Amino acid sequence: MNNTLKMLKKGRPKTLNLDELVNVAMITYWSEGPTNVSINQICNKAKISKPGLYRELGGEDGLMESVLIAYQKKITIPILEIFKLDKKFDDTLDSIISFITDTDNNQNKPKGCLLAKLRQSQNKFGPKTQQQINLIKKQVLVSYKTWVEQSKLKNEFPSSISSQLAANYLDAQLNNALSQIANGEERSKVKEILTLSLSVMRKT
Amino acid sequence: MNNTLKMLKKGRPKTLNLDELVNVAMITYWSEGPTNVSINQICNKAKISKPGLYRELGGEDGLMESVLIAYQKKITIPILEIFKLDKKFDDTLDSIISFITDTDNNQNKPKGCLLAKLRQSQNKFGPKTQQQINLIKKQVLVSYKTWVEQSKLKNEFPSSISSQLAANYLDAQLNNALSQIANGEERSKVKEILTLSLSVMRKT
DNA sequence: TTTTATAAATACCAAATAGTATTAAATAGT
DNA sequence: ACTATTTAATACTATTTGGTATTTATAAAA
Repeated sequence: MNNTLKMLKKGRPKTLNLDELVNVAMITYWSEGPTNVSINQICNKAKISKPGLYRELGGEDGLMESVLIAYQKKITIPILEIFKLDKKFDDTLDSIISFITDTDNNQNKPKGCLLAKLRQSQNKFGPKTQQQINLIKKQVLVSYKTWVEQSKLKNEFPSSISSQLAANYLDAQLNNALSQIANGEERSKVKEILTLSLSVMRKT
Repeated sequence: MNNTLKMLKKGRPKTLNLDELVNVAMITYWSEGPTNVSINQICNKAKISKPGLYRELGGEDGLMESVLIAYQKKITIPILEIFKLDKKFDDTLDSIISFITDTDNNQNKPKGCLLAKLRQSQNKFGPKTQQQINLIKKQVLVSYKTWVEQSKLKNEFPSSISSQLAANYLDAQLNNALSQIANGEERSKVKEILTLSLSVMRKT
């Protein structure tokens, strides 16, 4: 199928693995910080030629967009699943606090959150990248909002806070915690702060 | 005095105005973002030669350190004065919220906070710069802490929160608000979030 | 075998960067 | 007038950047 299709094509066979390239870029942006990595460096790490990258993705903006889409699939969406588990609101809050601030044994994943890092300097990137950031941001906010709304129905969330504000607030606080960790703050300190800030959402 | 001393010196008279150079650098870092400005650009803007900058300050690290010291004198310390005014705790809180999130008519000052921007990418800078950032950070935290402690004595602050945590919390929330504004978030939204987060410190 | 289509890789470009060697200018003392 | 001293400014280095023209390789089709 895929093979036969490829065999039918004329020209020199493609050897560049796009998924692999995007994955290398993701990991590099993630660990080094997206503003500290050049296209040249990524090409070297991925062992491809620069014109190859430009042919496939058009340049830095296209690459970052692809990285964000990959990140969304691999990281963001799975995390948002936490909010669909029908645990009690307060317990889910505890889970997410731990998830963000506890030392993860997953040594293969870089510290912090690529999305948070990208949002810290959103205006530095190309249009496609910025748009993709906004898209994921919106998606995240919607998840937060529906979670809050469901919790209100279950009477587990204070009705005094509007769902939209609650979603914005969650986004700001979680994002801030991730940035603090990425900037080298002590996890215990970050956890204290995050716990205190999210306490305004608890009824007890 | 200063003049006579200068007259006694041999060599070619110095024309480079160090204060002016540092001021140009401060404004440029502030408005463009400290990671988006090169030494070349600053030299052009300040209309000095690059070797002059290297002679006076040793390079980027020394320049940034000087900029931070100037920023501390001109901006940070005056702001910390707000906390020394013996208004009621809640009123001071309102003042600082407004100060950060209200549109300032001071058109001459760039948006956001240079210190917050520097803290966002602290690890990218040289050792002197990083040290100076930490120094100012410490100074700010001490101010917050003593303010909280005084408020506790006046029974205007909940004793359930330790003064150290309160200081860290204030720092995190104010800093986060400043970063959000610098990243282009709506001021009204930021104000809502900041108000909610700081409400945990109010007794009423 | 030759042509044609496609991809890869080398080699290049102009611009910008941090940093420095060198030269030129301007002063005071001799 | 001459020398020593200090600062300024030009001109340079080597490196890196994003981006591309050009060449080379590899396949199917004629």
